[in-house]
Amino acid sequence: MVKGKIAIRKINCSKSRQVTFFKRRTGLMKKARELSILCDAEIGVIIFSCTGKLYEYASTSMSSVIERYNKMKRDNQQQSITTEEIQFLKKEAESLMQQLRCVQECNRRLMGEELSKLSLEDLKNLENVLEMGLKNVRSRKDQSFMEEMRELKRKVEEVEQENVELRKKSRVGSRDHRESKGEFSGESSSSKDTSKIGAHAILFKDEMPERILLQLSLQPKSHLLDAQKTASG
Amino acid sequence: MVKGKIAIRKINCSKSRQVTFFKRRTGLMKKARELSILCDAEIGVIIFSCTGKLYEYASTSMSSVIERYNKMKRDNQQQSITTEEIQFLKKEAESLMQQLRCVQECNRRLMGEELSKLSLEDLKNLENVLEMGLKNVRSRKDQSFMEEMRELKRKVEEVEQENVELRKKSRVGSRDHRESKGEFSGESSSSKDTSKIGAHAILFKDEMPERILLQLSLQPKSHLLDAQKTASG
DNA sequence: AACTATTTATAAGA
DNA sequence: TTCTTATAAATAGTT
Repeated sequence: MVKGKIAIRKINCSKSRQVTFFKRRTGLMKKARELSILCDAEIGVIIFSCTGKLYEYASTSMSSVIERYNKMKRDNQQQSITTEEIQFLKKEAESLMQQLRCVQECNRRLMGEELSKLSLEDLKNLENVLEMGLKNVRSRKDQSFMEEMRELKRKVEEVEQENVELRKKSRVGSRDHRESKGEFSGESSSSKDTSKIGAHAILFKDEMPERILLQLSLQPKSHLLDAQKTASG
Repeated sequence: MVKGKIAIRKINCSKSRQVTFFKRRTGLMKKARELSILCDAEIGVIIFSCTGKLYEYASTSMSSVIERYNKMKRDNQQQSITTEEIQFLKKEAESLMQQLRCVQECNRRLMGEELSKLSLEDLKNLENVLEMGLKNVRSRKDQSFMEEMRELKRKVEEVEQENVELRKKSRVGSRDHRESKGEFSGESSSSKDTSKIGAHAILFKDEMPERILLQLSLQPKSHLLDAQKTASG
């Protein structure tokens, strides 16, 4: 092969590869710069040498180029997220945490805890709120109780009526049938859902895990990965 | 200028700029490819034309190049975030939101709202919690009240003592001095701060509806402390 | 897109 | 790395 022409394949000689890398890299960067100027294009070039060293050129800034690239790619296929969105997510999480702490504090006060910082006026207002709440709860409880009573009475009547029918049909004269009244204790209409709702309704004052909330600071990458795995698995 | 040489500045003629863009872009990509092969380098080239169209070359894959680039940059300076971390943030935010909703539901129930879904059993438990809470609040209120009373009494004694001293010094015999006891109604230690603090600590029953408002309630802990200090001092 | 006169890039050697 | 030089490659202007 004549001087000045080479085949495009990996150069084996480490020394001349290094030299070629320098020359062509310089040339590539120059061409990129020229193109960006001549044609008003935004260009980014990233080069990792075979030894791992980084060389880069960007007509504007690399982060701008990459961001624009990601944005465009994501428009085509759902993928990749920009820095702004991350910041937004972080702020959102922080705000949520703040709100959570806040509501929790309120909850605790409503349960008669952590009252030491409240003034006399605050305590009076809190007392009022609790009295109102308690009134509502009792009212609702009575209502609920009455409903259940009504339901039970209806059932009793129903069963008694049934008994009457049975007695008529079998023509058996029994004097003990009144006992069935007190005996009744079957499933009430509400006893089924209590198990489900009770868990929510009661006020997990100890259930609220501080440690989960703290993870938000997100510094150690390995922690994040672990948490993710355990969370999803 | 002779044929074949141009100045490196933006080409004004749109037509020839377009042609040049095509030629040089092709050339740049070719050079990049050759360099990556000859010198075993990982290379990524991103080009946005002035019309916004994207052209790219990557010896491996662009995402690989960008990820490697970000990684290297981040090692140098704390920056940039990977996809995994974003997913984590999203999950975390979702979880927090869930928790917040849950705690808010509790809060409302503690204030005697949204009781319709609760069973009789739930209502009984809630009533107990509220009774306990109310008991604590009243207890604390009484205690707070007593403290304020004690403080007031102390002040009264102090002022009376002062009066005695003054009377001794001025050697004036007055028979009306007992009135000063009943007359006393100057600034009490609490009248000043309650107006200020009450706004924070009270439980936004109507303000509750959505999360944002909650931030108001508990932030100024320092205010509470400061107010108390200045009031008592 | 194809051609061509020139400039530019670069392989090899120092 | 940097310079030199011979040669290959790229490309501006034209067809």
